[in-house]
Amino acid sequence: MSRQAPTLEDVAREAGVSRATVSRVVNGVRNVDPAIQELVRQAIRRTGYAPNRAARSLVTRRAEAVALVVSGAGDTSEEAQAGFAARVFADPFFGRVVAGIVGHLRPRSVHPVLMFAESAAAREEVLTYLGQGRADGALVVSSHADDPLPALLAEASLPAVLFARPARPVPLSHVDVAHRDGGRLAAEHLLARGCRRPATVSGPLALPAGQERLAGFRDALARRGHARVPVAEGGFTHDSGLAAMAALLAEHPDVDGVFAANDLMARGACQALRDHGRRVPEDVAVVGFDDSTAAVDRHPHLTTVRQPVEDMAAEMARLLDEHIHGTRTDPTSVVFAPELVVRESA
Amino acid sequence: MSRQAPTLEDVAREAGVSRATVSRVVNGVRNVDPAIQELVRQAIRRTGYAPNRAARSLVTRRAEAVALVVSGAGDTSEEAQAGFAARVFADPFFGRVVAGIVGHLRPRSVHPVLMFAESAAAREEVLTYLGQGRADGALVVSSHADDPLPALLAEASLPAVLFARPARPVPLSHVDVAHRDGGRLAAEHLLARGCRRPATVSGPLALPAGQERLAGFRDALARRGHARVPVAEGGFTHDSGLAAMAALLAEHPDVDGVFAANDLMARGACQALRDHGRRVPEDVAVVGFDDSTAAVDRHPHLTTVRQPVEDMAAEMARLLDEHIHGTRTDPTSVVFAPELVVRESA
DNA sequence: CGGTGCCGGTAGAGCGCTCTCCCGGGTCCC
DNA sequence: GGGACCCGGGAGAGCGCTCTACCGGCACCG
Repeated sequence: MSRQAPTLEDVAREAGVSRATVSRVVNGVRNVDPAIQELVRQAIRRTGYAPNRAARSLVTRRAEAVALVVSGAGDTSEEAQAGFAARVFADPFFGRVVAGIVGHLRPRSVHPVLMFAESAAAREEVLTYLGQGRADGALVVSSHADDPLPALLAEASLPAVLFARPARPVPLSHVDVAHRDGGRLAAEHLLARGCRRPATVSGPLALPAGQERLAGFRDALARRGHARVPVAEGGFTHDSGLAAMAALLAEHPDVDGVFAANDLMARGACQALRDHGRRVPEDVAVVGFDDSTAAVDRHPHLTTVRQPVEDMAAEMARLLDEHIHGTRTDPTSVVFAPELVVRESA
Repeated sequence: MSRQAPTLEDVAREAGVSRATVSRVVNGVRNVDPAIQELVRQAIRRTGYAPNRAARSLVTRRAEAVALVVSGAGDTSEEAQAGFAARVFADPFFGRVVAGIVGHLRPRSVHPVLMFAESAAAREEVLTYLGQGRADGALVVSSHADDPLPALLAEASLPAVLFARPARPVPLSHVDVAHRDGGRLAAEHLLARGCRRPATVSGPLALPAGQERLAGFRDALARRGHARVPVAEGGFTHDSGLAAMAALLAEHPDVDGVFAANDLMARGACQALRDHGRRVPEDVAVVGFDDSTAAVDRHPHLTTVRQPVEDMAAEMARLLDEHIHGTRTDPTSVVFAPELVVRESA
């Protein structure tokens, strides 16, 4: 701002009332005479007054901002950082998370501060940021299993909510989807379609999401007489899905149905199948997981297990709100039900 | 924070010096006796002191934060907002922008606040946010031609830097790529490969980027004897590229080289070509623009005109810094050179 | 040996806001 | 009619920090 911004004092003088009264109408606390209220509003309009947030934060001890932390695992080097950001954003899943969070935050005029925590230094920064009171809490989306950030946050007793249950238990609230049910849904759909030789490209087994989607798939299949199911572990990326599918095909050329633990890998699997001369879904049916934009951005559109990501993200924001305002104190987990979306691939 | 955070006062008492001295060592101004300096540092460590940013901002009149505004055009309804966020993030291009910005901001421990400005109300919010001093300036990425936000920002004389030259001139700094040169690069490559019947899927002609990429392509071709080049206008999306390519093919079935004004449309074009029984690059060569992740996320990997997006984004952040600190006052435009990246598609 | 810097520190004002405390005046009820 | 009680408003104390004065002491110089 070039010229000095008007202060409460200026508005008060303009309206001929005290600073306190102006503050009251701005914040809508206590009863103020409607006539005076109107007077003040006009003065605000004339002066173009906007409350200084730093001053307000100083006394309310609240920033009205939350950190949206995208967290990695290791001690990525400084140079790799740019790549990290790009990679995260490349995941179509992340856009839905942001959409859900913003959807909840915006009506409360809270805005997310974007932070990356892929190295020890970056994690320290997040902690400091919150410690300084620049944000009231953190919404954390981890991309790896052994992310140390949640534990650090909990230890510092900073308000935080996680997307997905962490691999090691941490006393923090989180939202998640019922992965087992998702795996089961995929299994049942494949079977219902008449698949005789199902297999799966699992997620990283270090991640609860990886383990449980697999477990749900396996259990449902076992219950229907398929004791041993071929599994190839992937890393939730397109290429890992491609490689895993190729490996599966090498060992079990007669597979006729595949459950990939996310859409990106499902896409990779489709490509591997095509490369090996299999048609999807005629020869091999493919079911994905997530219902990300990757599911419908090319053909065949994926049959997939939908995570209600936007709803989950909004719930994260809601939980964080409660933790910040002290309405809720102990860690809570909210689990959403997955849903099968049938399209072309299975 | 549960318990009261330590203040400067506390540290001063602990170290046995005055508040001002502690402030000096924290901010590194003026000479402080090394012995005392060490004393203070220890006190800081013992107390776990972290300067309260609200208090600091109050006196320095600086937020040490910038708004990263993703701006749309129209008056999108509230419900469409979530879709807007998801759509923006789905564009692989955006991840690179964020990476570049964060790369510059982070070493200065400035963090971007994510804001969407796709409706009049949302634009108002951005203005208020900056007016309240919650952010020192704005980095604006517009997705549409007639985005009103830049003009509003300029009018309020708020520090802001744009990605890409706005359709209507606005007294704001911006970074851009030399679109014409990019179009020329594509034309020359196609010709060098032996294409005889080049065509193009242009971007929206309401956008400078759309116009100029087309102009560069056309001019270079004209100079080499191709007076009339078939053009189909697209909307920078996958589907619009597909449709435009189909239209092109219907009118000119003998095309043997296509320049698509971005990678997403190039991908769409590839699909249209495949649908019509053409092989890429054997029958038709395809050149994209951007070098986004879309260029290499499936085969054939796209030959494309690379925008140095990360560098451009970092430059935006640098320019904004200068505007905020008053080092630079008048609007500046920094134009980057595009570069041809040859891969499989042409 | 008294002035003149400068160096290293303290004192204290004030950034713009919220919020508690206080106070005058009207209402209500006994 | 007088005391209890609200209700609408003002005064003023801070929130934690920065930063401008200011000040004692010491080296240096004429």
